[in-house]
Amino acid sequence: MATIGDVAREAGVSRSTASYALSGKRPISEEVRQRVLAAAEALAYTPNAGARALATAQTKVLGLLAQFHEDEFAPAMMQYILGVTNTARDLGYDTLLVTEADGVRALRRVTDSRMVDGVVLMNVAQDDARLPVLRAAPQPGALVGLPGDCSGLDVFDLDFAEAGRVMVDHLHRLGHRELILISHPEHVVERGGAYVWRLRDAALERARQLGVTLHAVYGESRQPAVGRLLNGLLDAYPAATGLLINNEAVAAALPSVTYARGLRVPEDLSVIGRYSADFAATFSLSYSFIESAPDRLGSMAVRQLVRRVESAQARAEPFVVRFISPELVSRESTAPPRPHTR
Amino acid sequence: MATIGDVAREAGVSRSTASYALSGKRPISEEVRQRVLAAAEALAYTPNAGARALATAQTKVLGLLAQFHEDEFAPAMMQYILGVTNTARDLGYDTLLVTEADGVRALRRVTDSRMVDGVVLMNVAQDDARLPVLRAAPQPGALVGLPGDCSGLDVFDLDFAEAGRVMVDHLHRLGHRELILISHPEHVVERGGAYVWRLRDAALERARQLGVTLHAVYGESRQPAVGRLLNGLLDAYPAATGLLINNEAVAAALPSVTYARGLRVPEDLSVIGRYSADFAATFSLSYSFIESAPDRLGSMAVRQLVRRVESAQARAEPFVVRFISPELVSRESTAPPRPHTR
DNA sequence: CCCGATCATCGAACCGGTTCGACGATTGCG
DNA sequence: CGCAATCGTCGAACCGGTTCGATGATCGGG
Repeated sequence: MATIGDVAREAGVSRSTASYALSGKRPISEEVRQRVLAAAEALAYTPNAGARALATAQTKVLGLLAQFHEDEFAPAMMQYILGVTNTARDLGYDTLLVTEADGVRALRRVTDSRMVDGVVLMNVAQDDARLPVLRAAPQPGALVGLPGDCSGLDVFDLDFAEAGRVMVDHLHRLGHRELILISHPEHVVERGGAYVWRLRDAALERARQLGVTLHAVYGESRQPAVGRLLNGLLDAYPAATGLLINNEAVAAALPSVTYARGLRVPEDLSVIGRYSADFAATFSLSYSFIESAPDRLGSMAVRQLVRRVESAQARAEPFVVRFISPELVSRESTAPPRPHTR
Repeated sequence: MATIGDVAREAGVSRSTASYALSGKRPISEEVRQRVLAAAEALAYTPNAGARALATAQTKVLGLLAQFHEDEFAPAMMQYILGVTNTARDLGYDTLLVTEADGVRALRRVTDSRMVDGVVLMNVAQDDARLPVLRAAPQPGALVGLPGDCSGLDVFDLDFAEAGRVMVDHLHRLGHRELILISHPEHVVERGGAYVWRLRDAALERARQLGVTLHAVYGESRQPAVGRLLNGLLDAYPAATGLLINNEAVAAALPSVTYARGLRVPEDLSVIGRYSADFAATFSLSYSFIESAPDRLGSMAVRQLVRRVESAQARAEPFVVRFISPELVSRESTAPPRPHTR
């Protein structure tokens, strides 16, 4: 493999001149520049990433730390990852995907060894053990997901609280007065999944203000428990006319349940979900839903991260916590409730 | 950040001694070794990855090149990726995930710049433009997916041909004499997705031998086209009693179609799919299926790749093409056909 | 008691880039 | 015509590791 020394020799100049000719960081005569470029081309020269990293203290690689929990819905994760890798590449960075179970150790490894210029953390929990490590790291970091303490890091997330309010408002406006909200399983909350209660608490509060009855329950993440749960709820609350779903697995399972019970949406039951458009397409879901925009969140996190990586000035700016506003995508799965109950 | 020079000074030894004490590549007195280890611990020393890569010509990073096509089923991809990243980490490697649309350019970049010690290629097409580049690269490479020309690379894939035969055999043995096989969309074949016709041609051949009528058709990848297709086929071939599905999107959509038509599986229609167990769980599919074992394939590819990376002897071994035998997971979605047609 | 083998450690070179300061050759001006 | 400013190029140092050959100390054997 050709080194810059080979290029320099081929062009008949010193190594430093070759370097300057290629980088343009100092004026080089047009003639010499052309000779160097031709030599580099002829030898198919590509700079050695390790050597460059050593010299410049920049790797042009970002770390992406994702955690995969048994009870989480893997298909949703792919969207986040693609948002990150594609945006990173557009900005000139490659992505080191780390899925190690021990996130703290993994984070330490990639930051301490200077493998990456910055880190994106996914699946951030309320009290995430990785956060203190990331704050202490020399590289900047960005989070997808809202933790309890946002200090020292840029944070990006969907505004789950507002999402909960939008859902309740929408069905209240149509005339519904008794709703069911199905969240993630309880152990997701115990693990620190704050998005569960952020949406839930805001929805309960808004329902209270509006005088709407809201049955908020924890969900399941796997079949056949999901189906049992749905049937149980529809039996238990026969007067409920609307269903709010903050749980991908439940949303995916709902069509077969309504089919089996002979329920029609929205005539017998209004439904609003919270997931991504891509998820809806994959599972052929035709419910109105609040777009959770995973690719956009991943992309935003990377953009901010790269800004901080590349500019000392940006690094000095105050940290941001940016919420994406929930956007309700209408698929006509909601309608005024029928005068009599289901 | 502490360097090995800092550790050496703290321990009162030379840099080389510190290096040997930490690596154990030369005998070092127990007393000095302890001093160096203590110093490294005290300073929280972690070797700089770039410097080490430069010195050793090893990065301890593998490249994972994946391509995401609009018409492909993203959820399935996640399994492959996890198989690769988790196995790589177990073996001491991190994974650079590259999803760039221009796979050839991406591959060139990561290999020429020596960012990675080896490369796993996913979504390999019949005549994949990345293959000549990978063969010419100094790093070893492993493929997930069977191309037309396997020379110079290790290849891992499901035995799709055998899968097709197993499907036909199984239903023939139960007494079925007219079947429908739904493959991927035609443009997947045009793009070089050989697994489509590998399964299809073998199934047709076996059906011919057994005197079974097999209607082999291309599928769709999105709703509502998938639903239309299924209904159209069931109308067009009323005498067909079995359905073979080599297409994730079609498998995921089938339950709602059979529901709507009032068809019962397996009483009215026998079904066999080809997907992963994880996919079945995610989509709550209860059909018998041929396990495509994406995580196992990713894992196998990485193991072989790392063997070649780490041992000159392994590098000299002949290249392998390894097929996973299709395993039929029974979920009781097949039964003898009813005496009269559907 | 001296010599050679063994052992632990050190210094220097190297991996392949980047960057700083210096230097010689032009050029422009008085 | 001589001197200063400008321009282009070069050599050397540096980034932070690893590794080779050399060196001095310790040991055992004759």
